[in-house]
This record gives sequence, structure tokens and C-alpha cells, in this order.
Amino acid sequence: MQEHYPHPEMKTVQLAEVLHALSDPLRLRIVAALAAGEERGWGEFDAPVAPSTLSHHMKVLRQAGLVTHRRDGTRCIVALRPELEERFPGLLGTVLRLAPEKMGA
Amino acid sequence: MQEHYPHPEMKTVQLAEVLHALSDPLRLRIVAALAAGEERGWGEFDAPVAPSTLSHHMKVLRQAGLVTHRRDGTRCIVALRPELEERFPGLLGTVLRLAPEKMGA
DNA sequence: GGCGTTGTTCGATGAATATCGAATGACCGT
DNA sequence: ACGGTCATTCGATATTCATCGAACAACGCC
Repeated sequence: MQEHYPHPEMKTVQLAEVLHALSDPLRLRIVAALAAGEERGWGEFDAPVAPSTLSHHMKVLRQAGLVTHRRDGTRCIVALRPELEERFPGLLGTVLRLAPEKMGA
Repeated sequence: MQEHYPHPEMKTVQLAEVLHALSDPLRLRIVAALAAGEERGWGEFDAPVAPSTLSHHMKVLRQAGLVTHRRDGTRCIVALRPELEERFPGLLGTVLRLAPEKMGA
């Protein structure tokens, strides 16, 4: 865990990188889950992978500018980055509308 | 070259696979060029890679359901698949609107 | 039939990716 | 300060990927 997580400046985020981040089923599920509700804790995605693997995917999403990570005591809160909509208007909405992974909790 | 190119059934095309195909800058450029005009010959994309590499990318785009390949004598004509719009409405339009690669000829 | 043009396929290679378990570090209670 | 929870990092591995050059195949044309 980190005190402060590094987040890329939105203007440096490339479209191809965002698409790559979304091209993994698990990462797409995570983003869909965030878009369907509020921010949530790191561990509340019931991802079928080891913690170290989930950490890797979270890092990819963070570096692609899709999500933020924030410390809350011993927890880590994950949330969608609102500025993404300014950078790539309509992208996330379109992709998630077409995504079959309407995962719940 | 092939007499008949294999094209996947559109209903079997997965969103994640399409996103992955679009997540490479060169492939994104190729799709953008096709969307900006008509179908065009294989060799008319002035891609900065070896023919064998271009062939690889063309195969990825074909297998992801994005383009068709058609024989025309000794040439190969590449075109966007119109059914993609039925399968994933708005996706290609949204992505290409945001793509900086408005490449010409 | 032979030749040039046009893509594809076949290794080969180096880089990136997904995955895991184990070790580590940060924080909060007690 | 100690132990527990939570997430990251590290090393290892297996897979995939982008790239190239060389060899090959299909076609049209002479």
C-alpha cells in the first residue's frame, strides 16, 4: 500500500492505453462495477484471482487514468476518475453500455 | 494470400477482443483510415512496418471482426465490416471520434 | 511456362502480460 | 509494542505479442 498513489495527468493519457486497459475482461468488470455504483473498497470486487494479481490489474487501471486509489486507514478506496469524461467524452459510457459484464456486488 | 479469408461470425465477436484490436496505434490508424473513406488495398496504408508485420495486424483486425479481406486478382481489398455497428452500436464511431490519428492516404 | 507483384506463413527474438506464492510494509486496535 | 488486516512488491513462470527476414503461394501477364 502507499500513502499517496501516483496518478497520471489526464492530458497525458492516450486513447490506445485506455482501450488496452479495458480490453481485459476482469478490468472491464471492475470498471463496470464502479460505474454501476459508488466508489468501493479494493477487496470488494470478488475477483477470481490472487490478491497480487488483482493489485497488478488495479495498477494498470490507475496508470491508464481510469481510476483513482485513495487511502482510508488500512483500506484502499477505488473510484472512477471523473476527468476521463472530459478527456474522452462518451467513451466509457459507450463501452459499458455494450459490456455484458453487468456484475453486481 | 488466400482464395477465401476466414471471417468470424459477428455474434461470436467479443467486446474485449474488439477493444484489444483497437488498442494498438497502428491498427487504430488502419481502422480510422478505412472509416474516413472507402475500402482500400492492403498496401495502401503506408504503414511503417514490414509486410509480415502488417499482415499480422491485418489478421488481428480480421479475427476481431473489424474488417473483411477480399481477393481482387492479385490484390487484397480491406474494408470495414458493416455488421459491427449492429453488434456494438456506436462503439466504432465513438472511438474514432476520439482518436487523434486522422490519417490521410 | 516463366516472371513480377502481392500477401502469407514460418521461425526467431525481445518485450510485455497474467498469474501465483511469499515476503514486505502500512495502518489500526488493543 | 504486538498482532491482524490489507494491499504492494518481488521473483518466478508461462503466455502472448510486435517485429523482422526469408521462404513460400496465388495470381495476372507476357
